[in-house]
Amino acid sequence: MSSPGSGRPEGHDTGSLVDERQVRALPVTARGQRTRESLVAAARRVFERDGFINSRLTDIATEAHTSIGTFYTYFDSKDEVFTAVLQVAQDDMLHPGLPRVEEAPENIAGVLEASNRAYFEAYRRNAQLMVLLEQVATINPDFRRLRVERSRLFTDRVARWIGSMQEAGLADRSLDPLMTSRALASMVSRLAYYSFALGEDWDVDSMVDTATRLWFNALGMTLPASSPESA
Amino acid sequence: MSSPGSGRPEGHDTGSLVDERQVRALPVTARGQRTRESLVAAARRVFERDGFINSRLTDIATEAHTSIGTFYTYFDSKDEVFTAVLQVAQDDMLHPGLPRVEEAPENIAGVLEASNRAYFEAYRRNAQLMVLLEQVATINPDFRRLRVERSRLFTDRVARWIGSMQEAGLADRSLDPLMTSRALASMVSRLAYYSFALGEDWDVDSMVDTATRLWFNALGMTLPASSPESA
Amino acid sequence: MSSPGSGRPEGHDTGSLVDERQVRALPVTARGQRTRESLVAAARRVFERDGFINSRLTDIATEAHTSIGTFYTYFDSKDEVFTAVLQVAQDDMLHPGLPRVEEAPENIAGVLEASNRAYFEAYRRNAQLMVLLEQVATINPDFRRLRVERSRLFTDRVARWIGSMQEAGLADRSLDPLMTSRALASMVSRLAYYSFALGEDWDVDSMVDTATRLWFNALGMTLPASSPESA
Amino acid sequence: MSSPGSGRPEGHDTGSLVDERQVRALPVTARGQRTRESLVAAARRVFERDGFINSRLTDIATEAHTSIGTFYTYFDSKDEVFTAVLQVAQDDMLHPGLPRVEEAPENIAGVLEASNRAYFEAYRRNAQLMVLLEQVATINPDFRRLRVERSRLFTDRVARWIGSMQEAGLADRSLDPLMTSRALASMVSRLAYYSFALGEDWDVDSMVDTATRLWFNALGMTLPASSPESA
DNA sequence: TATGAATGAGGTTTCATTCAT
DNA sequence: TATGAATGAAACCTCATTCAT
Repeated sequence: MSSPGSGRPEGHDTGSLVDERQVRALPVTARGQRTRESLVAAARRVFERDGFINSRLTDIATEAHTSIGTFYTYFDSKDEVFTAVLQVAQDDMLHPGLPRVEEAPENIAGVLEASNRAYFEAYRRNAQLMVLLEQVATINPDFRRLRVERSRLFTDRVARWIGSMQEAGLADRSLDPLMTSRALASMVSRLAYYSFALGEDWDVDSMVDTATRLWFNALGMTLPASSPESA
Repeated sequence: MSSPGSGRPEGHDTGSLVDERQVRALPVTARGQRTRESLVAAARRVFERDGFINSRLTDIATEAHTSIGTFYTYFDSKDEVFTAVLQVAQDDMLHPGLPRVEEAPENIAGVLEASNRAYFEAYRRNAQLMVLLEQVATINPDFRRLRVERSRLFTDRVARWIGSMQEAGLADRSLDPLMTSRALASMVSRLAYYSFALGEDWDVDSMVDTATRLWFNALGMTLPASSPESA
Repeated sequence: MSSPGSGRPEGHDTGSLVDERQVRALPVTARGQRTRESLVAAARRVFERDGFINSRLTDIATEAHTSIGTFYTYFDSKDEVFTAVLQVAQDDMLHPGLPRVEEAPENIAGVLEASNRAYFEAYRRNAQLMVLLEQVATINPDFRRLRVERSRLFTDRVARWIGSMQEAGLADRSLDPLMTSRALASMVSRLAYYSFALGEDWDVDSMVDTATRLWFNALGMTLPASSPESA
Repeated sequence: MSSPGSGRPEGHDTGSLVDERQVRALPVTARGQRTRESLVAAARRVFERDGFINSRLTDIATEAHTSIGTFYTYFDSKDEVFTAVLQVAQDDMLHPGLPRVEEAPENIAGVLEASNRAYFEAYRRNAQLMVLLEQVATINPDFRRLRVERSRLFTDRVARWIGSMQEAGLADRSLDPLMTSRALASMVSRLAYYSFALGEDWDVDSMVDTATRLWFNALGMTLPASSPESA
């Protein structure tokens, strides 16, 4: 049995994860690698500053202290650098190698909370990128598809976990595991979007606490007595 | 005390509601009004077909069987027609004059369910527009702000309702009403977005049922015995 | 023999005077005349505010509280209203029905001074219009021609006056009367342009005094002793 | 002490001189410099042919055998090329490194005459440009300001010279030096404008002679016996 | 690999003028 | 006479992409 916590950081509805396949061969020389890296870093800065739509390739080249010609040595298009930017960020979104738990019931609360916290923190670090991804997904069907697929992978896994909790008599059996999984994942990711991406900037402890309680209540579990807190 | 049901259809996190202020004086003649209306309708079709970004004003004018000059007689920019399009859609999103309940506890489930259903149905009818709004909100700070404000209005109202339920001993008192309100609203709107806007096209009955159960469970209420259902 | 004073107010190099021929028949009804007048007045205000180039016919119509359709009832084009505006201003530029003198030598200084003062004052009242005329003359050959012709009429007259002064032994005979006339007229009109039209806003008394002395000195006349003054 | 002759060609009321600051970085490659130069030359031809207002950027690009995109590589706007055109012309207007005189009184006439002649000749060569400048100054406040400032620099210098001539007892002490300076500068520049820019095309010798005599007479100096002049 | 000049399709915007009412 | 909606030619401007060096 896997906890939801184990999976969430790998995607959690965000679709921020990118296809592993390299868009093109990486440069061979060390110099080339450096140039490519500085282009990706510059692209991220420019995207976050101006948005994907309003960004210009020349700005990216300038920001990377290279020429536009050099840009085309490494990337074929804006979409391609954007993919590269996401690939880098992906490492951070995944980074917290979270506990794959087979947890005793009384520990689940703690694991869920840790997982939610890790997710919110990662989201916070990459909030501007998430806005970008949101933007690009509304424009480009490829990115939209990517995101839906990632989301499905995650919710399927959570659904299986919910199913097994139900079987074990630990969760409300009247719930549809898949739809419930989608709903709860939506809840957390959207909360993060409003707080970090749209700048609502709510108290993270309160977000973590509320999210964790709601998962528990919603699934028909019970949380040990705790101190209420608010934003 | 207002129930969530009474408020949700008026906004529910969508931010689809537009400022009431007219963007500019409406045309005086009947002919002018007809032209303006056909431009708004054409704009909606073009936006939904091509997206806001990829749409061209000339296409809108052509679709409305007018000249581009006529477009500028009524609107100053793409943003302005888009606002007009939202204003029209808003009527539909608000339309279901839902029961303002002071409900007996045993009826709350029914009211919540009706409210959720109405919301999902309205969302379905305007799904493409919601994608558009999502897109525009990532590009234009004004629309982003509009949306955040609308969302706040709605979640504040729900928070007050949750608070009063807690006081009446009908809801889990350990929950932060405001954060809980945000989380639950996020859940429903995001579910609708994935299903209708991103084309996941899930079973609406299942969505309504799951959403309603989760609100109940999450808030620590109890639902009368019911038949399980799935997607 | 005519004094320069007598002619200057009729034009003095400005070319502000417009062809007397009506551009089209004036409206017959009293109502029509009123509408036309308010259009001309509105046009002047708009031209002075926005310049000829940057003005829009719709603004003129709006300013006159009529419609653009009505504008075309009275005028065929922007040029045509502009002509009408000049015709009205012309009355003011001419207005000071100055003394046609056959002056005793000792009075010429006074007449010249009065004439210069009248010219500067009229120019001041119509300064914004003079900027406009300058602008239009650089764009439209018709207005340019008009202005050159007017200028010639004036300088010819002054040249004849200079010639007769030379014959009478009252002016430097080594001067070419025509070129001198052009030079002196240029001097006064340009001085006015800088002060009033370009906003240098010099002291008018000083301008009058200097202009009068320079005409006198330049023509080889002598002025009775006077108190020096400055800006 | 500088003579008016020494300064006039540097400005003389024309305001044709442009700010030295480069409008933007010049192109780095030789090819780029060539392209920029041909654009400036083409712009001048088009401006002189069609006027500033009626000129089109596409015409300038075509005339320079480049694309409109290339135009925007070097200039941001019509105003900016116009500035560049003026900068080039400025070299010609300034070019005659005129005698900086500390002249014996009997030589002043000759210096003044040479100065006037140089000014008229330069004006003649750039006459069409002066029309343009006149036009642009009536439209664009920046150019208007530039021109007023240039004019002030020049007239201030002349005023100081007049003042020192008065102190030396060589000029009419009843004249206000500054206003006199403005008047005389106006006279010469306007004469040139009518003759060369508006196409009156008067005899240059006569213009030079008249201008020189009038300066002399006006300032209360005396000219040695002279040869009769022509029309 | 790196450079940056050159390109031009494609969009937006303006406004004098027409014309049906 | 008065109205104001409709028109569309004509200009402006952007920027991803190509390519010679």
